[in-house]
Amino acid sequence: MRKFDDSIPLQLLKAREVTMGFFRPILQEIPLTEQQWRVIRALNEHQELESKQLADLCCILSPSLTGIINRLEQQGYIQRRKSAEDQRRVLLSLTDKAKEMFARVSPSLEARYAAMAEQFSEENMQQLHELLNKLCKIHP
Amino acid sequence: MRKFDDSIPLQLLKAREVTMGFFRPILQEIPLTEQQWRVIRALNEHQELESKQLADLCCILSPSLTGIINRLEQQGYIQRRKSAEDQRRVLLSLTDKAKEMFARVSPSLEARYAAMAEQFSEENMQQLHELLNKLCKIHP
DNA sequence: GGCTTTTAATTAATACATTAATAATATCGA
DNA sequence: TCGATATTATTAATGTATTAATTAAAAGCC
Repeated sequence: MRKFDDSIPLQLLKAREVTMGFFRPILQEIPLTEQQWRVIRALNEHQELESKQLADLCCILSPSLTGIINRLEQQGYIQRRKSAEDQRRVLLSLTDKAKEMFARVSPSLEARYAAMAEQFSEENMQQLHELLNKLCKIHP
Repeated sequence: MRKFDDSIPLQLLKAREVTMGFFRPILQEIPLTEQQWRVIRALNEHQELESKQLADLCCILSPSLTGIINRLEQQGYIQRRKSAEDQRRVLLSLTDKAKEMFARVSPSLEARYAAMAEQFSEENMQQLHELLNKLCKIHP
């Protein structure tokens, strides 16, 4: 029988932990959580998004996102507005404060990412990227 | 600049979600959470473990593990005892009820794992396994 | 022995994950 | 047009993640 630490889900969890070790210290200083950064990062690319689109991009379930958005709104990083066409939809975007913060913090994180990629090697990085992409296409 | 969904940590998260999609339905029927199963699986291999060893194996932090163990103890799946040599240490092991449950559920999960491996291909599986192992060796 | 320093486990506080249920709006078909 | 159905976001309830602080026991030092 398969050994405990051969499990792919567990290996993915551990690997993720290792990679986050590169970024966590920087985020803690702001301070922002990992999930909050994911949301801000996504909004920085897409200007304005619906709650559901944002959840999909960030791989966060809607109920969790509601709380995350509330806290980011409290901190003045995000603004909500209701869609005119569909009153159910909430549209989200970054405040200027958030954009400034992003511009200030982003370079440090990119540097850490580069350091990680170098240590792992670009070749492994590319290979892993492709494998994970393939893995995401399977289904029960 | 790098695109949002190119981030390795996010890809690892998504990939993990996909793989867990194979197992979650089975665990829900017992019912057990993902983390509870990880703990039971580790104890099934090692008979008896200290809290800290278990935490390392399962990739769960000690404060989380305390709660998980409490709930598993309530459900009659785990028993605690104090180490005789070192009164600080707690030794954990499965009850007979847990062993029976493990024997009953394990085959279904192994079957799902095999289905996942087949769909992803054994070659990709092996390659991913090795890459993740390498990735876990890097550090900031 | 008494004292400081470690170490193991837990508690506390806040944030997020997960599933089910709800409220509000939108869509569709008779 | 109206009533059933579907969709979006949220709330509720429970479980886990994370960091800091605490408690209890052990190890090291004088």
